[in-house]
Amino acid sequence: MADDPTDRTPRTLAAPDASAAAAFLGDAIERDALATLFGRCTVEYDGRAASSLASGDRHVMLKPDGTALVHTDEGQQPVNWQSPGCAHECRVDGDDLVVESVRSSPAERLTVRFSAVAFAAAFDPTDEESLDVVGTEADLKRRILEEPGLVESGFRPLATERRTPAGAVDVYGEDDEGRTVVLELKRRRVGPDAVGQLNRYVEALERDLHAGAEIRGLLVAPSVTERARALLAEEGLEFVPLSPREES
Amino acid sequence: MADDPTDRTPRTLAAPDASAAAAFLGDAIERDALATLFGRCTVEYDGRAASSLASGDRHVMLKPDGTALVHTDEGQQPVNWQSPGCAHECRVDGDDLVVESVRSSPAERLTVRFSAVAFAAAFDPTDEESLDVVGTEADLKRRILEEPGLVESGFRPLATERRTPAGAVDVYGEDDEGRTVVLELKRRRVGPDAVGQLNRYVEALERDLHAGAEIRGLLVAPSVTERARALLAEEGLEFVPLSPREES
DNA sequence: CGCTGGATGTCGCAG
DNA sequence: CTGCGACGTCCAGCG
Repeated sequence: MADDPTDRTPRTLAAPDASAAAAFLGDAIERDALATLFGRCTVEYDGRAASSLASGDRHVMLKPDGTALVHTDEGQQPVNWQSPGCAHECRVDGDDLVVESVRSSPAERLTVRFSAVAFAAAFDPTDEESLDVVGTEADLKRRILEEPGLVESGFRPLATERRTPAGAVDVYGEDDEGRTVVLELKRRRVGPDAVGQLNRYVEALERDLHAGAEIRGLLVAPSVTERARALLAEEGLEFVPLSPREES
Repeated sequence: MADDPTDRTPRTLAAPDASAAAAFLGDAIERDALATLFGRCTVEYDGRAASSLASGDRHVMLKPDGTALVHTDEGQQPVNWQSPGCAHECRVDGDDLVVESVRSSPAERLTVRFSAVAFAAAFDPTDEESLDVVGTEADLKRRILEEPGLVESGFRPLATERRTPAGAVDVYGEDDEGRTVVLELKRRRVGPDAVGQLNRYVEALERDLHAGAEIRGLLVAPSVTERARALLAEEGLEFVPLSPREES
């Protein structure tokens, strides 16, 4: 049964010593399983930045794609981690289990040293399903292309992702008087950054098209902060309230 | 032993049916434990956006601070999640175990429905150590304040986080000819966004100080993208190569 | 690979 | 609470 490659029962180990934990984890890594460890450990990271975490109880997850995640009992984000593409290794050092996830380019190393492993588990997940999300910026774009009048009466979209020297414009079109219109779309309430982005596109197009061309810049989002609204006014840009989902 | 509040042994359960899993998980939530589940499940989310994930094997973590994380065998990010502050609940529905994490403001609901739980575990982590990171933007600022000549010979910092109508300037000072200098610091290679940010500060100060005041805007970062370099030149801003860590 | 911009970004801090 | 910007952001898409 243990040799059956299709065995999908999780393997577990309670309170192992370092060498038992290393054997278990080495096998899990070898088998491309999703491995988890819980116990008392220190964590060191060196790479794009550097960090050090003194001893405490944490949950460690090693994924077969090379991801490593170290979680405490608080926070949505891992306290330390390693990105996909790393190589996981483990070894015994004295009474400790040492788990390392290493990559080059950029050179990064995550070292977890367990003084005690309370529990270890390994799974073989099979998951081919993909996530289907609604309410994204892509949905907002779809809404606008299907019903351009939501932006303003007479608006006609001509292109999406139109290239400018400053980057790609979300939606490019004309108003009912034939003036060029540039839309910058955001799925949620926007701050000053989006105004800067829109302004860069408008200015790039003003330079790109023949001189004197009047170009309207419209920020399309559910709402806008006060600072962003002031910036819009300063730059002669406009705001159109519109949500990616219908209810708003 | 099970009643000992100082008991730090993880509690575990292999291949429970729905009601056993619900009892186990309900107890773990009640006890403010860090709970993990592995098994076959569907996931629904509705809140800021909405998403749906068909049946597959995933690892679910529920933290006592209200965080929920759903991980597949790939990727550093959870495929679905819920932020700290949620209330976790679980119940039996037919043969399924249903786990929900709910919050209001914003109204969000994550629903995980297990058709089979392969394994459940609950831990009582106590983690009082705090992480200490090196190589951040704060380190870059510290370097500059300790050794202003790194920016340019004769630079004198006068204030940090100086307020402007466009937001707070990272470092504010004077050059060796008495001209006002604004620094925008970035810990790593920068793109066009940072140039827009720096430009907003410079323009705000030009309006704020007496007319005709010449203000220099310096972007301080390890390096800069080509587009950003072009934008800098356009806006009459400057680039100073400097890294938050000494080796560069 | 590097650049660019989105994200249910998350997180921390100030008002 | 909102606003704002940093982040070892992560991530997909494109050249």
